[in-house]
This record gives sequence, structure tokens and C-alpha cells, in this order.
Amino acid sequence: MRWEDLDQQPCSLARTLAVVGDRWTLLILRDCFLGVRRFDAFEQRLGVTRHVLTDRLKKLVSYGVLYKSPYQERPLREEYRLSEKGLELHPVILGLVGWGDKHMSDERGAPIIHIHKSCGQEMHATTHCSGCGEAITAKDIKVEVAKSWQGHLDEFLPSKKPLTTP
Amino acid sequence: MRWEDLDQQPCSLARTLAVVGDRWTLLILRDCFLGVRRFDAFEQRLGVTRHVLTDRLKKLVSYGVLYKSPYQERPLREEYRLSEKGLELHPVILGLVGWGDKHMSDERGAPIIHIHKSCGQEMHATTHCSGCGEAITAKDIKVEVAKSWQGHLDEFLPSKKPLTTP
DNA sequence: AATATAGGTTCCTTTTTAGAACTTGTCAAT
DNA sequence: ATTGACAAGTTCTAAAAAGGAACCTATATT
Repeated sequence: MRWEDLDQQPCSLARTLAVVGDRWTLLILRDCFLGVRRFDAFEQRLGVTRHVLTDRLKKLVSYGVLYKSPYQERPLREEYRLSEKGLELHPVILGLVGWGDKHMSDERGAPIIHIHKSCGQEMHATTHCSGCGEAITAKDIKVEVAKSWQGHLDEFLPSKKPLTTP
Repeated sequence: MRWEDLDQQPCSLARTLAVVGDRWTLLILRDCFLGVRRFDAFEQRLGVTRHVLTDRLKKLVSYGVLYKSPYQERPLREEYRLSEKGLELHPVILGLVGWGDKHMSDERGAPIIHIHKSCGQEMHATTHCSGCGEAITAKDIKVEVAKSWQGHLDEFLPSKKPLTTP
């Protein structure tokens, strides 16, 4: 698979990675969620080269994750803001942060805490089934090819034959 | 910021990206969650070069996300399996897949469906507050510097002053 | 007239990735 | 006994991406 074809793959994960799956994009989006909006602010906070930053912001705008909004005229200056589509990446950010809090923290613990405004508590994200509302882990889920894709994805799901003895 | 210092940053997102934030790693982990375990299976499914695959698998093992498990001797052959730590990345995968299902699908819809074994329903992931259990969106959450990090992270959270007029 | 600012673009170097061929230990077939 | 296949890599060269610094443009300030 070539990297530039990622958004044509029959896999939603691959298609999402076509948008956010390179070196700097998720760090840029983290800063967006923290309220950063301007080119030079991203540059200074991330230490990313201007060339790469220009490219990533353009890509995020072209996919509709960010949009440009003018904040002054003469000379025209625009800032980058999360669209509704971009805001919906929040669960991905929370998932990555939650894993890092648990598995990558040093003795000082998590640097940033999240507070649920409506209940006031310090929280981390938990993942639930949209059908029944119960909390889930990886082992609670199985996957299948969707009806509309059957016959076009036959070799995508590995067979469930035991691998250790033929 | 240099890319190789990412796992030293005072940010759990950055630290997680040090493990999973490069081109192929999340696709490799997707395949792990689908049951793929062997070097040549990853290579054929992903079309990644053997050099890069070797490097990424080594990195995932060194961070404890995967572990090697022998499935034959003479000659020794080992497969790569998700550790408990790796299994806990499932919410990240579900988050990316869910966003792609919603925003990157074509007219055939999502290619893969997820079924919650215990309730039997087709599901997608929803994100909840660990404190009160309510479903949340980006706008329900605010962030603060943790007590143990105060004084060391002053310029990390942007000030909340209005940006448009000084 | 010189300097600052925001948001880039251009140029050159270094690092990563792609693509293909080669290696190693073992087993099965000719 | 030799040949070929298999799994899991390693080694090479070429292409693509990222890093780093200087330059550009329009306006506003000193």
C-alpha cells in the first residue's frame, strides 16, 4: 500500500490516518483543543518547521477538520479553528492522553487533568457500547465485514483457524 | 521539539505518540487487533517495507505494547502478540475507526462493523466521564495543570484572554 | 528610513522511507 | 546430494520527507 492512497483504503482506520496519521498532525490538533489558533503560536509551541506546519494546516483545512477565520484585515490575518468535524476527534485525543497518563507518566503523574464541567469531577475517558451503554474493553468486541462490503473484503479479516498448529 | 525527545515531553499525548505516532504503527496495531501475528502476514497485508516493519515491531516490543512468543523451534520462529498494555490501546483504535466511519466513508458505508458480544448489538464507541458515567463531547471538558506539575508547565496552557481584541 | 509582525516561501542538508536483492537455518522434494 | 521453499530478517541504493536557515510581502510603529 502506498501512503498517498491511504484515504482510498477500505478501512476507516486507514482513512482517518490519511488525515491525522503523520508526525505532527495530532500534536497540532492537541494545541487546537487547548485553544491555540495562530500560525506562529503553533510554530513556537511545537518547534515544527514552518514548511511542515504550512503543509499540515493546509491538509487539515482541505479535509474540513480546521477552517480559517479572519481576525483582522489590512493586512489580512487568519486563524485556524476546529470545525464540528474536528471537534469530533476529541475522543481520539482523550484516548491517546488516557493511555499516556497510565503507561507513559513519570513519578509526577499526569501533567494535565481533565474536568467534566457538568459534574465537576476530575475524569478520564471510558469507552462504552453505543447500543447498551456498558463500558467495554477490547475483548468484549468482535468484528465482521459489513453487508454492503461482503465479497469485496474477503481477505481482509484473517481466518480464525488456529495459527500454532496446521 | 525534536521527534526523538517526544517521550520526554510533559504531555501524555506527546508521549503516546512517541510509541504509536509514526506512519505505520497504528496500522500494524489495527492488524494485531484483527488477529495478525506474523512478520510476513503484516508485510503482505500492509505493503510496508521489511526494513520499516522490523523497526516498528522492535519499537513496539521495547515499549511493551507487543511481546514475542515462540510458535516453533528449529528454526526458532516467533509471533507478535498484544500485551495487556497493548490491548488498552483499543479505545484509540475505536476512536479513529469511529471518526473514519462517520467522516471518511463512501456510499457503501463502514466496511467493518463491531459487535458487542454481551449485548449482541452492532455498536460504535461512545466516550464517557469516568466520574459520573455520562457521555461527553469536547465542549463538556476543561483542562488544568495537575497540582504536581504546577510551576513547571506555566506556558503550556494558552491564556484564556480573548485573542481577537487585545 | 529602519524595524517589527504575521504568515508564509525558497533553498540546501539530513533523516526516513521505498524497493529490491541478499542471508540464515531448517525442512521437503528431486 | 542438490535444489528449492519458507520465515524472518539484513543490506544496499534511490526517492521522499523533514529540519534549519534565510528571504519575501504588506502593514504599522519608532
